[in-house]
Amino acid sequence: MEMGSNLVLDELARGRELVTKLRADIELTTSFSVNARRAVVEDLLSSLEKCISMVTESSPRPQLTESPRSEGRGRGPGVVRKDSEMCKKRRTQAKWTRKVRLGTGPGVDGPVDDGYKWRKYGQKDILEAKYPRGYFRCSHLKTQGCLATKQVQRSEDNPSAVDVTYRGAHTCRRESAPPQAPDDAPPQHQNSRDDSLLLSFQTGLNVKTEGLEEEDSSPPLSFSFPSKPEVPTFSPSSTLDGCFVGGGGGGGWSGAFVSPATSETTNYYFSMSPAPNE
DNA sequence: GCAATTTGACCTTT
DNA sequence: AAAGGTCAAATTGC
Repeated sequence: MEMGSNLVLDELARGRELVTKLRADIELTTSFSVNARRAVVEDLLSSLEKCISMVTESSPRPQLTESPRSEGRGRGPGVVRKDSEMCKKRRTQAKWTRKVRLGTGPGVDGPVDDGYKWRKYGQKDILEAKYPRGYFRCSHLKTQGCLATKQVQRSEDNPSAVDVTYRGAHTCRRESAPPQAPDDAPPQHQNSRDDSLLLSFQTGLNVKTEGLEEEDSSPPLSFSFPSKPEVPTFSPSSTLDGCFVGGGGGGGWSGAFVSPATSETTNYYFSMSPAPNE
């Protein structure tokens, strides 16, 4: 963590600047358009991702390209492979758990497409949970090497709610643009008060850092920004979608986004363990 | 016929 | 050792 520390600091400073910008916008309530806010958020996220990449570039995850594993695995005879260098440390990855509550109305069965394309690669029955957990990965893993993954699990209490846990950063370009081009939202609302209620679902985000190093000493920087989920596109697939970017490796920093919105509160907490520096 | 999902085995982490 | 996560053949849908 010495070589690119200057660059990291530079990126962090940039991120801070963006956050300041965003805060100013929130104070003034309606100074920026939704568009501009999104742009700032995107910039901020990419900046943070850059930092994460810089910090973790020394320990990339060797995998997900062309694993030279011994051909047959799922069905073939027991070919055991002790490749401990592969998924050595999953613990150093940040995790976001987002509770997506689907509305109770009819027709809200559709997925919440956030602009990323996901491919399901597994499903597992979880002990405590009543419903199985689905494992998804960005469809651009092969084409763009995007390492983002997520897992979706239905809440046992609320059949209409699902927990979506994101892992890894999206390095792909958003391309599954809905036909209405949500990035250019029409200036329809004058009160930025409850525009999120137009959507028939509520999103609450709730991430806790697992006890990676049991050392969350420094209070994370906190700021707020409007909870503005993307315009849901009622695509016909049965996949539940949602997406936020995440970081890859041992960063050693943590943060929190706290949004005291009116009707729903969206809290973002993320953290990373310090680089083990093995 | 191709691409995405399903599903059970294999592997990692706790 | 058990639970969780991933891989890939088989299956299904487009």
